[in-house]
Amino acid sequence: MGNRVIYWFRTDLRLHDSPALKAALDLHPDALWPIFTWDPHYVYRVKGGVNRWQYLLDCQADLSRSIQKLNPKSKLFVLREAPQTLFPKIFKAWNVTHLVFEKDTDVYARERDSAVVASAEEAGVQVITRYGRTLWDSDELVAKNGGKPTMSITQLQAAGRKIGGIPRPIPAPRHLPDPGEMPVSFGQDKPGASPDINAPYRSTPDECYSHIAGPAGKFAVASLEELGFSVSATTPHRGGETIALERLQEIFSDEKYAATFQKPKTSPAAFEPQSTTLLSPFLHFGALSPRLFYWHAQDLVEKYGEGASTPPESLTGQLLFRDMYFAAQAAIGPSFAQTLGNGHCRFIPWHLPSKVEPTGLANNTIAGRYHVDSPQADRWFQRWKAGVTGFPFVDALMRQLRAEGWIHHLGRHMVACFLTRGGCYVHWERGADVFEEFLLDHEPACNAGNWQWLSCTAFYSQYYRCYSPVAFGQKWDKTGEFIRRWVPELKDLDEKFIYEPWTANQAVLDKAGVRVEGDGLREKRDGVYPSPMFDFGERRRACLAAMKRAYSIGLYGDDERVEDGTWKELFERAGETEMEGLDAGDADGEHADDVGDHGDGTEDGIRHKKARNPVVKEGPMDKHVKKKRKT
DNA sequence: GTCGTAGTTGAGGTG
DNA sequence: GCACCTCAACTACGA
Repeated sequence: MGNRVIYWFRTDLRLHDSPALKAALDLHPDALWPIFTWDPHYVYRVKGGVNRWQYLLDCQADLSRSIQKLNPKSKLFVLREAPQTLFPKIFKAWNVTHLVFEKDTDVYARERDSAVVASAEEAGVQVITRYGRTLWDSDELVAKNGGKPTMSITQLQAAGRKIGGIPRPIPAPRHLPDPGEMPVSFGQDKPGASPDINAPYRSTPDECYSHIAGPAGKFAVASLEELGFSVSATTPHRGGETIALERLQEIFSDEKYAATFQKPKTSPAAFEPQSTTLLSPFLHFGALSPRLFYWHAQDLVEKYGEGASTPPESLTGQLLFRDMYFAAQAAIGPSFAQTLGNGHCRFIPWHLPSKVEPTGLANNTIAGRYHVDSPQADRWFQRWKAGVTGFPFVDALMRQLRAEGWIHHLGRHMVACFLTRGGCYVHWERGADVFEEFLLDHEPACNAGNWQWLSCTAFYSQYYRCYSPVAFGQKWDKTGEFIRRWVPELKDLDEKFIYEPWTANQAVLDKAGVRVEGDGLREKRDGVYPSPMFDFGERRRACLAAMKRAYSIGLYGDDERVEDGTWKELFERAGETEMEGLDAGDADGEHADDVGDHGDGTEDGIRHKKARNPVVKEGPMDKHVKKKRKT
């Protein structure tokens, strides 16, 4: 009997440059089943709106068409069951000899894959895996970095050099073997749907698991309706390898743009077209191979010669950062996505900390569940999430994020700094939850890593560099075109006031047909834009001082004082007033439902002056012991 | 161990 | 319009 191979597609929804698919074909299979399994973890536990699900289904449908072009008898066969329970049954029923898939170092993926590998061994099925999700194998990078997480781009590059060259892309296969028979003569194990953190998006019960081969019995790609989504996606960005490769060609046809690309010099306010490549969602779903992208960029840079940009700012540099976060996550494990237990993440007593409870998940937290230690901070958080902070540049970005599932990297910096160390002093894990929900390109490692970077809890520490919601936007877009696009209430406002509408006088506002009042959370009214939720200069000073104290105290997430709660005494002794748990009435909350009600006017007594000379008052710091950083 | 310097992407000013 | 400086000051890395 020849080889009968299951190729298990996961986050590698492509045919071009797939080392794992090549390994499967190298077995010269008699039968090859290209399959995708519905994973209840991703359906119920990972936050994701209709935009991201549409993108995933796009990628699957496109891949299925591409497979069919190579062999009309084949396609992407979608099986609606959790892989852990499904595989033992199909190994036997289909008489499988090999299981091949692309390795994945995400926290849940590791857990799932080790269960699948164990069941394969038990069934006598040989498992073959290859790495193609990053430039280098993340575990190998960690090994070459002395077993430690890669916490800087220098470390990543050094570890990469030790491994050696980045593999050249592998061409797409020219033909695929026929699939074998696919009897489903076994029962279906249906997963428990609770907790379903995507429930708010579903208006009808999801039918995802009602039939193992789908409603028509044809193993078809699911529809949004099957997932219970009745609302339509709002994003213009569509998934699939075909579009990804077209986009790649387009980007590299402009040689000057691609060869001289410098990320910090691209504008977060550019739209139609955006200033960056928009390839990140394709990378996330594996519709585009990072190595294919890398070698397009690298070959061009060498050809271009003088004037080409270099890492970390260049296009290849962007891919290096991605590898850095993947390898950091590979080394740190489940606690990489949080502060608690993470020895490389500073402890800062942010507002709205995550609830830690036995959840059955590796890290004992569920995205989105948090303590409301401060009702005011929760209102700020809700206004940030809804794009009604009263700071037009922040609101424009948050509204673009919600509608399109993508914003520019520097825009992410702006809103992340604003929510955490440069405004609200809300926990970065809250912001990461929101990005997980809205971003098409949400990558667990990169999301956690970037939030730690921006909140100055890991990777980056220059907390005194703070983004201004006024000045930062103006640097890129003097006249506020980006704001006018996303905050139509302000579209006719004079450019002198577009970043600070609260400073405009009545005549100016009347002329623009807008009133500045309220908190924006309640019923939307035409021609009304919310008042700013605080005095930014004042908040900036308070946050900076609090960051300084927290740095001086120097706790990390794995400190026993963080776990047992005695950290509080340290901060109280330091005179900290900006911290978790100081407000009375620790009302526990989970959702946006319990938004506050606080008058029509300004929330906290807005003063309309610009902050200058933000002097940080020095506290009595000397008596606090500084903890040595972990090695 | 000490010191100098670099670090993807701040703000605000000057020339 | 752009390059450069200062502000006040973080960590990591290599010599």
